[in-house]
Formats: sequence, structure tokens, C-alpha cells
Amino acid sequence: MGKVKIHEPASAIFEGLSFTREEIILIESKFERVTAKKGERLIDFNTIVDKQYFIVSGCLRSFHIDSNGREHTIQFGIEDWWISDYTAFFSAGKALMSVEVIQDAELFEITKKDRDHLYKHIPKIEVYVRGKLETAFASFQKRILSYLSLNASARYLNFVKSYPQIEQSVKNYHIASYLGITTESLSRIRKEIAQA
Amino acid sequence: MGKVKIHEPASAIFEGLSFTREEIILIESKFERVTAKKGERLIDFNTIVDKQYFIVSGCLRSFHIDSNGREHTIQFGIEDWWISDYTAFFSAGKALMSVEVIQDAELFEITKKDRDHLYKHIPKIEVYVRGKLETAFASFQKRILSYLSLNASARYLNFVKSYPQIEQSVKNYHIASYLGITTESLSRIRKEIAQA
DNA sequence: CGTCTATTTGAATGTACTCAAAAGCGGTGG
DNA sequence: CCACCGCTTTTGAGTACATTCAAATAGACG
Repeated sequence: MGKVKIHEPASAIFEGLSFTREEIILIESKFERVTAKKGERLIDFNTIVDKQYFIVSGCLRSFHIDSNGREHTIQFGIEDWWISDYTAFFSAGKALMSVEVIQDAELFEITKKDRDHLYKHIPKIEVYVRGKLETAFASFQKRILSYLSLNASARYLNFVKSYPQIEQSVKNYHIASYLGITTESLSRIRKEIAQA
Repeated sequence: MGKVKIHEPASAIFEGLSFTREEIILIESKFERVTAKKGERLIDFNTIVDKQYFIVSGCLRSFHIDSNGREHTIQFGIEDWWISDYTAFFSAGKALMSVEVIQDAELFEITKKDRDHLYKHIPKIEVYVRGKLETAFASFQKRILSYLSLNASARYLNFVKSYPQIEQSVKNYHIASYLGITTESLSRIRKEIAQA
């Protein structure tokens, strides 16, 4: 389990920030506690996205199905991470991808409207979120670099090293779809690594 | 040329925001006007990054040189865009990549410290920047999806469609290094497309 | 025209994919 | 406890796509 527990006040999401009693109540009123079972979809392709999820426990992924029917995993989400279809959430447009539960999960859910309300009334949350966004931005940049400069085997090793907890929580075919390779290729890569 | 001119007040960078006279003076004092010639490097690999650039005119790119000596273009920057090594800039760490001028450029330069000062004294700038960051975040997400789901030819067509202005401003070998393919492959792809 | 840089072409190679089939694993019910 | 089922991973053979290295053109500019 992560640092934040589902029974704590939602304000615990913003780790390191301290709040007044009124602020804590406001934050509490904007987040909804949600539990979701393996296989459930929180966001569906082509629907309007106005929700974002903070993961207390469990594992989720966002993925896209391309014109050939192949799934591509954009992001995995585990405890203390946020997940949504950000492209759609930020622009209030329709989802390019779906978000599904891989392992039973406990979540804090918030709508865009409520998020904006929190930003407005508690500006330090906006500052905090900008910092998180910057970190996520930088890690996306690194991921792009890994597609540009590494072969499948090196990308896999890099993934395992960077996200050991995720590697343990998901199926190999999910990892393959995150790395941009087929299940068969990942299997052969793992075999090669094991032999060395 | 873009909407913002180098002779305008720096506050023009934040398109759509209106400022008081005092705010305009503060913003002006934090940005420095810089001109840079083709070939110049604004950020060098392995050096501390504390500057970010708003591009008024010209063209730049950020790129990484991998362990085999190959260059990979992370981002192109043209007028009205920001460029830096964000990974390093956000974390005040050393550059993973370099930023070089592809076409003579006019820029507004700002340090991290001055940026933070502006955020603190003019909060609406921080809100504005968060919005920009979200847009950039979403476009990175789309780019990752393109590496996962498209072959080289489709990625190229996608690039040309999405960034026609950039395609005109840069060499093919830069485009190849952005798409994650070799110059030779891009040449063959362009030939195929031309024939069809 | 000559030089430097950028692009194209060719042939051989390599990496990852496709499709099909087999093996492994985990849970359920008899 | 074992047999079966569904799901996941592995293996194999053939193929496709992109790379490598080397050489030939094409363009830009003085």
C-alpha cells in the first residue's frame, strides 16, 4: 500500500502541503472515494472525459486501440499516481483512450469542474499540481527518448529498472504493449536476458 | 513571423492575459532579449540548466546524443513556442540534451529563479503556464502513441500534417532523427509517397 | 567550376512481426 | 487429487520493415 490510505482525508493526496480546517473540508467535499474491480473501465474511448483519478491502491492502465485493433498502453498507474486520459481531460474533449483496472483499486475521483474550483480557492494546490505536471512532463520526454534511442531489449531493461513495482503487477502482454512490441518479441527478449 | 515581436514588451508572451503597468514593468525586467545564429548552442549536454526560451522568430531543436554517438531530436521549436531541456530545467539538474539553433533566432530568455518570481507575484501567469504545460503534456502523449501504433511512413505523414511549418524549416536528417529513423529510410519513404 | 553539405540509391543484414501451434499456469468442479 | 478449461507465455518458420555501409547524385554557395 502507498502512503495515502483511503480512510484518510482526501487532503492527504497533496503530500507535503498543510491545510486549514476549512480547506480540508472543502477538499474532502470535492473528491469521491471509488472502488473498482479488475476489468472495470473508468474511462471509455470516444466518451467525454471530465474525471481524473488518484490511485490509493491497485493498478490501472490507459490504452489506445488503433485502426488494426491493436492495443497500446500509454500509461500504467499505481498507488500515489494520477490517471486519466489527459489529452481529453485537459481539453474537455472526447477520449482518445480508455482507462481500465488491472488490479482491484481504491481511488479518489475528481471532476474537472471541482478541480478548477479547488485551484481557485486553494492556490497552493495549483502550484503543487504544476510541479507534479512538470515531473510527469519530464518523464514523458525521457520515454520518447527511449523510443528514439533504444532497441526493444534495452527499453525493456529500462522499464524494469524504472518501474519494478509495475513490472510485478501487470501481465507481460501489457508490458509489451507499453514498450511497443509484440508479446512474442517480449518473450524472446526475456529468454535472452535470462540466459545471460 | 509569429504574433509576438521582439520589440514588443515581454508581457506579449502571455497572449490573452492583461496586465497592470507595474506588472508589465516587472515582466519586462525578468526577460532578456537574445539573438542567436544558426549553429549556436543555447544549452549544452551535462551542464546545469536554469534557462528557458520563448521563441519570437527562427527555429531551434533539442536533441540527445546516445551512447553510439547518434543524435535524436526530442523537440523542434518555432515562433511562439518555448524550448529548453525541461527535464533538467524543472529539476535544476544537468542537461540530458542540448538545444541548438537551426535558423537564426530571436528569443526571450528567462531563468528559473526569475520565472518563479513572476509566478509568485503574478499568479495568473502560473495559471496560464499550467494550461500551456497541459497542452504540451497532451501532445507528448500523442507522440508516444504515434511511436507505439504507427510505422515510420505513417509517423512521417503524421508529422508533416501536424507541423507543416516545421517541415519547411528543417533538414530531412533532422526530421529523421525526430521520427526515430535513419536519413536513408526517410528518403525511401518520401520516394514511395511521391510515387503514390 | 569546385567544394561542401544533403539526399538518394543499392545490396546485404538484422531486428522485430506474423501466424500457427505447443506448452505452462491457475483455478474450478467432479 | 486429478481432469479440464481458459488464459498467458513460449517456440518455430517465414516474412516485412528498417538499418548498415558504401557509393553515387543533387544542391547550395562562393
